[in-house]
Amino acid sequence: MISKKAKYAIHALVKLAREKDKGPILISEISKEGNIPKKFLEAILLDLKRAGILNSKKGKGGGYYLIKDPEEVNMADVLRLFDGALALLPCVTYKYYERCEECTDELTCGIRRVMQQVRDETVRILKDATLANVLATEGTALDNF
Amino acid sequence: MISKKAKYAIHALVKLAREKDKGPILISEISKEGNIPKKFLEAILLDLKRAGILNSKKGKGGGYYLIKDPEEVNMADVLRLFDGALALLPCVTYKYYERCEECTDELTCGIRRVMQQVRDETVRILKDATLANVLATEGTALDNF
DNA sequence: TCAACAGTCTATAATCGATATAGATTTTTT
DNA sequence: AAAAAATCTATATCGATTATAGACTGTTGA
Repeated sequence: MISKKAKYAIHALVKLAREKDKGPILISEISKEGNIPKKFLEAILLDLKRAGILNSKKGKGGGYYLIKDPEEVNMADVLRLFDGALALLPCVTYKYYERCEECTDELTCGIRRVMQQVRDETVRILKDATLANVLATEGTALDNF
Repeated sequence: MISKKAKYAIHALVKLAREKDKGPILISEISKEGNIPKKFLEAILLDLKRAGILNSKKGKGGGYYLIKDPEEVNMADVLRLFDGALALLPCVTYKYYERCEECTDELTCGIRRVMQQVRDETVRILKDATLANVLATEGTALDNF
């Protein structure tokens, strides 16, 4: 499960991408619309600003807005920003690598191999899921149920 | 990331499957070999016993042993047993379903669709990763690095 | 039948991170 | 100057994860 922080971040990003033309959007608007605690959301949006995805404007007519192209922002990066590694085990991550105490030989570990596969598929799908892609599929019904 | 509990459980199961012929194996042996806190491991093995995967024998010559066929025990079931849902969002789980507060229409939600895909792939890979399969690939070097 | 062995049960502790809230401050606009 | 809105600092809460201790039960073999 991803954290609420990450979930709120994704929700906010999708909204900001969807309403890209409307100019800056208020924290309070995003907060109300998504039932997201305002103060909590503030911190999240600041993180996204520091990450270079959003920018903000103070004072009247201010708010947050997307500065990256919706095709350049993908779910993998956003999840990594808030929740750290995407992998199920530390031994199959790049940035958060940690050796398993239980493991005798990592290169031939059967468990690691499975987790490696899961990670690869997960990253592939999430990298492909850009804000642009998410918006594009929005509103159309699912093929398989 | 999966919990240590789940990681320890998988490690113990793989060991028990690997040494299936040797008869009951001591908690203390699994604990030492894997640097797993003994008391913590006890609880884990009990859970696996309650789940019908292992059985145990008390007294001298006792210990834990696999009672399910190694082909019948897969990583998806084990992870679900200890960590709950495999999905990244509550709205794409079966047993732990919960509606997202932020979501207006779940059926057409673009975020949900992506998470659905990740879940499907993850479940597919983990279901396929039985103890038998994990053991079979063990010891052979990886193709891609 | 007793002693050693090894798993089982109950209870509790220590941490730690995720989630959330409050209030003062800074910047911008009108 | 006043209002609007984001930013900063700090604190609180809560629950789950991880771990430990000790008493108890059942089994084996001498």
